[in-house]
Amino acid sequence: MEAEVERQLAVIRRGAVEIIPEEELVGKLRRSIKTGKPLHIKLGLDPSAPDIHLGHTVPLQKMRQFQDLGHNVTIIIGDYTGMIGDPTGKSETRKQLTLDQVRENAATYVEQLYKVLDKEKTSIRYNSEWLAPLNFADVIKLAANTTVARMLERDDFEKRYNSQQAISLHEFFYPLMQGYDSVALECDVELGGTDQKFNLLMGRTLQKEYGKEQQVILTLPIIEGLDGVQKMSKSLGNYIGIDEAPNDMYGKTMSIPDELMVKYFELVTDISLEELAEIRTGFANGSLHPRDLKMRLGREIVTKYHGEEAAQAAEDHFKTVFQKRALPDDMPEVTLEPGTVWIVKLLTDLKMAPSNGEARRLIQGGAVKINEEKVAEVDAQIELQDGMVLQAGKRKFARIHLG
RNA sequence: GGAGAGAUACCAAAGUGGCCAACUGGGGCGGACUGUAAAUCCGUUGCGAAAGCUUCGAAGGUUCGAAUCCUUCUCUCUCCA
Repeated sequence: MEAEVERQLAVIRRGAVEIIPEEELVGKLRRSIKTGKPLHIKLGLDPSAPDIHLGHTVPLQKMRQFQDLGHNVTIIIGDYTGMIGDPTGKSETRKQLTLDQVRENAATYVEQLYKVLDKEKTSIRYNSEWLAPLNFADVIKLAANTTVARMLERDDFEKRYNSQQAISLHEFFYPLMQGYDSVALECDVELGGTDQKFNLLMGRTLQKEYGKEQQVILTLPIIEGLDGVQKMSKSLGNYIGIDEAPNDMYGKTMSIPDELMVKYFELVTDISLEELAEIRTGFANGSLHPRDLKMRLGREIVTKYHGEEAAQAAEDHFKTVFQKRALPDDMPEVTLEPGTVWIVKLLTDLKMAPSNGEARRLIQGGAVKINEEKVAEVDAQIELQDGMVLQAGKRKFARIHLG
């Protein structure tokens, strides 16, 4: 039995930043193995953004690992809390959404969840279910469990308070509401990013106050986005969405800084712990070429969401376009009337440049090519020919047909 | 309720009557290099074919001329109660 506990712990610890308290987790695992009763794992999601990206998959991957170990998982869609918006990491108060807006986002959200989770073993709950019925007295009682000073201990509240930025009173309720989710669901373990630590601990506190068994909390790193500095987020545009096309997914992966690779392998791919260890040492001592390693990462990620074939195709595309600097096999095809066109107009018409000014800059910067020949003159007149290939920068191509 | 500070391009932040389409940094986009869309270096970053046109919270006003001065308004922050 201890061997089984150890086996499970090894999986659970992968990538985890903190497990608080770990002894309690061990106790719960023992009990689970002994009674054959699976643990109940909870993850709360804020559906304020409708698309899931790799950053979100970090805790989802962990949920999946729990599922594979035979445990039950519940995803809580924070439809009610979503109306407030978790202030975490935000320098300013977030806009409040209506319940309808949140629900709408949630619908597309849930579909994407199953790209990572095992649908059969996942239950989905909405926290409006137990939060909406609370009356004012209930809310007061809930709020009485904590103090202003404790709230201000929370990292982002403290920062905002000290830097004289606004904190709306309702934002204090976010941790309380999320904590109350744990009371309502009676979970054994709750997952979250490190930025959720305060909220997760609030769950423990409230469970105790309400006479429930306390949950263990497990925090996971927040992954940095493509820039390697800021956390991956849609609003910063530094994300890889799990619904993105294979070529983009692969290419974006290749654009992350080298130092981020191991973290990505650990947190967003399914490679085994043994392989992970090899990669870690290989990268550290230079025996594995960073480029090859990153290509491997790209393949792993694309394979996970689009399958092996698509991953291979994406890699081939990348090699052709970025390593050999050749034209890709497939590119957008456009049909135009025969004639002579000003190059700048051609670029904007084909949406390869957003404005004439930008088109001009691209030409001046040497980014524009026709049939792989650089266009040097801003006022060049182009005589259109069937099969002509227009290129702007490294990523934008179009093949022109006459019609 | 009272007192004060502020609002500049994607973000941050200079500019306080003409030299400002607006310093600088970040980001973005390009180029070079590298068998990585890593790193590094360089260029570029309102629109318009052009003459020119529109930008500095909003609306008015002063002036030959305003992001810069005046008036009103909107919003944000701080302190006091």
